[in-house]
Amino acid sequence: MNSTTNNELSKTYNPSQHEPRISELWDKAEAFRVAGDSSKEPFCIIMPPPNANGSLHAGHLMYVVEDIAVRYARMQGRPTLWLPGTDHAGIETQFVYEQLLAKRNITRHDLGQEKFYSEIHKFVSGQQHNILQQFRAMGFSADWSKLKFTLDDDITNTVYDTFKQLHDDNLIYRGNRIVNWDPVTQSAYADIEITHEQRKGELYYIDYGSLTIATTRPETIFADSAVAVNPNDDRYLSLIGKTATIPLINKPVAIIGDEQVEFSFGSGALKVTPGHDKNDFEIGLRHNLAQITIIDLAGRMINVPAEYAGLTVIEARKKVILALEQAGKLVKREPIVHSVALQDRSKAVIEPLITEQWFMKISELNKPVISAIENDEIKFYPNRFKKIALEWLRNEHDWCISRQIWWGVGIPVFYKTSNDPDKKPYIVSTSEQEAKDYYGEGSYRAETDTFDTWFSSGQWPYATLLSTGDFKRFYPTTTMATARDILHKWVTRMIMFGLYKTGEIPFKNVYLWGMVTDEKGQKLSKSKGNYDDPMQITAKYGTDALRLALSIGITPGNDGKISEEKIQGYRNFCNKLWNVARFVLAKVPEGTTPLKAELLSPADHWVVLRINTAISSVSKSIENYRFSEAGQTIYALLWDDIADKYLEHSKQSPNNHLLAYCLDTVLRLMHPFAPFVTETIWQNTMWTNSNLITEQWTNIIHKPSTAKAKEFELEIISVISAGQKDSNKVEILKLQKELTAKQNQLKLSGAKLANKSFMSRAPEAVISAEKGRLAGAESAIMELEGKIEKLAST
RNA sequence: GGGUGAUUAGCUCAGUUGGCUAGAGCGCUUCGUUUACACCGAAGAUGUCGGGGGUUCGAGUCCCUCAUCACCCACCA
Repeated sequence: MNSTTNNELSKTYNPSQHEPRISELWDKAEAFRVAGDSSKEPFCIIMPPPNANGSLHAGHLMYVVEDIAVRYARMQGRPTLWLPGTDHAGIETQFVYEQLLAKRNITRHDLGQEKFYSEIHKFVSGQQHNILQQFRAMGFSADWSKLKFTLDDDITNTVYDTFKQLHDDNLIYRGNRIVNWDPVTQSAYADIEITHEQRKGELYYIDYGSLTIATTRPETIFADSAVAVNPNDDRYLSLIGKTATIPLINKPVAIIGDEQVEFSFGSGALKVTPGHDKNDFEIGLRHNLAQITIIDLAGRMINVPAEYAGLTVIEARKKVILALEQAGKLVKREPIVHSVALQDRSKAVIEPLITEQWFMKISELNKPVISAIENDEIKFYPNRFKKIALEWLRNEHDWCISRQIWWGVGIPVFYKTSNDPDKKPYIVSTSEQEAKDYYGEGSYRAETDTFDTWFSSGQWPYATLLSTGDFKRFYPTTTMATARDILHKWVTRMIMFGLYKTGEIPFKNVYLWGMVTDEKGQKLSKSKGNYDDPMQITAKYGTDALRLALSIGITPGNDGKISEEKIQGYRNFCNKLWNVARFVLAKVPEGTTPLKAELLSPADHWVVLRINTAISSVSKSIENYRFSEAGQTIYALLWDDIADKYLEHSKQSPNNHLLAYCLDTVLRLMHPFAPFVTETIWQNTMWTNSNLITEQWTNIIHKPSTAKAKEFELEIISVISAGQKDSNKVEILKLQKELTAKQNQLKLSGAKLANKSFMSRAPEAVISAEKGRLAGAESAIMELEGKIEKLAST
């Protein structure tokens, strides 16, 4: 492996010169495959599948923390699997592809569902390598040989099975209910796929004869089936049971009493439109009101007076307002800011419509999820998301799982098209033959709806592991690490499906990260112009620099800011490591080995003490998902302790084996964070032929003396001062400064120990630590005074 | 209307269960080009830890309250 000699190490580290070679090296060594000591606890992370059609974006950058955890586990010798996959990303990809079709002047309807599906499938398969290439370039050490796609046959079969099982368990039903309908993509969506935006609008007060109602949606008056007032509202009490009249069509409707109506909003009287409003739908159910539909799936008016038919909602609204005005029925209008529901992806305004959809009963299924989280069977990092997840799980309604999108996993159902009263209205099956056998030729049709993407990706952990044959060994997995904004959409669903299907939680830990933003806290996006392609950044500063910038100074659950300056700083850090390596490798002779290192000088004891402390601290930090803390510890160890102090010192009296040990250890510690530069250096050391990626994590092997280490600490001051051209005076000043500090310490500790309440209340350990500090200060003062005296006399 | 997070040096942020004299990077000041590194080294300055109360021997850390910002949830017609 040592193909290059030390002389070839350039003065600065040039990442793009080495990274491709290192990637190739890992590939050839099949270093990302599962190996390790089978007696050790397996470690597994299922990668959140990126959109197969997408490219690396800000959200994927945080996968770095997964890679750190994975590389650490691998170096611990644990059987380690990071299982990658890609997502068909239903609506998202369909949306992109339809825009491509639009350029060809066709719509998906011109192609038909089957053709459309196969075209996208081909398109996505061709695109997929883009993102995978970028992931590899980031150094993500997932086992790419096991890559899964959400539309792989074995994955979809698992999804079909689950659907059938849920159906058999009476947890799935089909029903006509009001849903979030997007007229643009023409599909229903679940509540959590909807975002709300505050928008300016107008509140219209309309004369309904016996009373005045207030609404923001005057165009829906044709679909009113009642007017509701609060039964405790004195103003309207006497009107309950009487009728009001819808203007323009002069249709009488009942005035009903319902607690849901707010006194203070508008006029206190509400027009009830069960067909086009979620609340009104509920009120309608309570009072058995008619559900009238006047808006079709494309968002156009139907079942209305001729002059409005075929208009869009917005057009109809204008026209209705005008007509009301002319009829003298518009009492007043006032500006209002209210929240408008939008589809996440298309940003289209949601039109609540009554349609027939598939629903999943959630509340029973959520119960074991809630108790698993309550009992900390699944731990959250940071912990606050435990509470948030529980809050959601307890309040969740039934889940609309059917989509009228074509790009997705089809719902395995066949419907009866005959009038045969002996046959069920539908059967759950993936086999057309079964439908034919049951209904008879020509008496059935296949469902065209597809599943909500999250219905299939919610099953991702066990579906993938079953498919790769790793289920037995790696399920439940160790950790799920993903973006905090899909905690609800995805993480809680995976737990729910996991517990339902396998009886076990899918993962033991949940690590959530926030958004990666620019230095101003703005979301990184191409449209905002603050998103430089990460591949450009890495070409300039190195992948390791980007990885370090993403792992240090960013804490779990919170947004993280990155900037060019920050990345540059870590580029410098990588270069520091590079030059430490150059120094060590040039200095130590052939035959030097880290394992032969012995502790000779106080400096040796000191540096090993620092290293030992760092090893245990870094290990502990990583195990507790505190990657930032771990990274900082390594940074300080390499730069402050090893480079600035120990290396400088060793220029006078080198301990070669120990120098090698320092480098060797810091490379191991740093590898999970900066895999490329560390592996590059590793390949150039003369004491090993292995690959760092599959090397063992470092262990504490030396027992340095604390007293000797302290000796060096005092020495540092004089060594450095001796190097300066100013002589005794400077040094005396420094020593005096130190002396003052120690004297202050003496006073402080003395006062503390004289404090009665401190002595009686503070725990033993704290008191003895304080005493130690006092004694330390005392002896230091004597020593310093002696030194100063000595220097002053020369 | 409910909830969560943030508020610490000029800037960007760390600070695990309360316990050394509150830290880092960048920036700034002064000095230095000694063959690992100017993508560098040495020395240095800068903080009533958002305001106000409280608990405690001890609070950046716990409790109450107020303020500002960000995000999330909810059925504001």
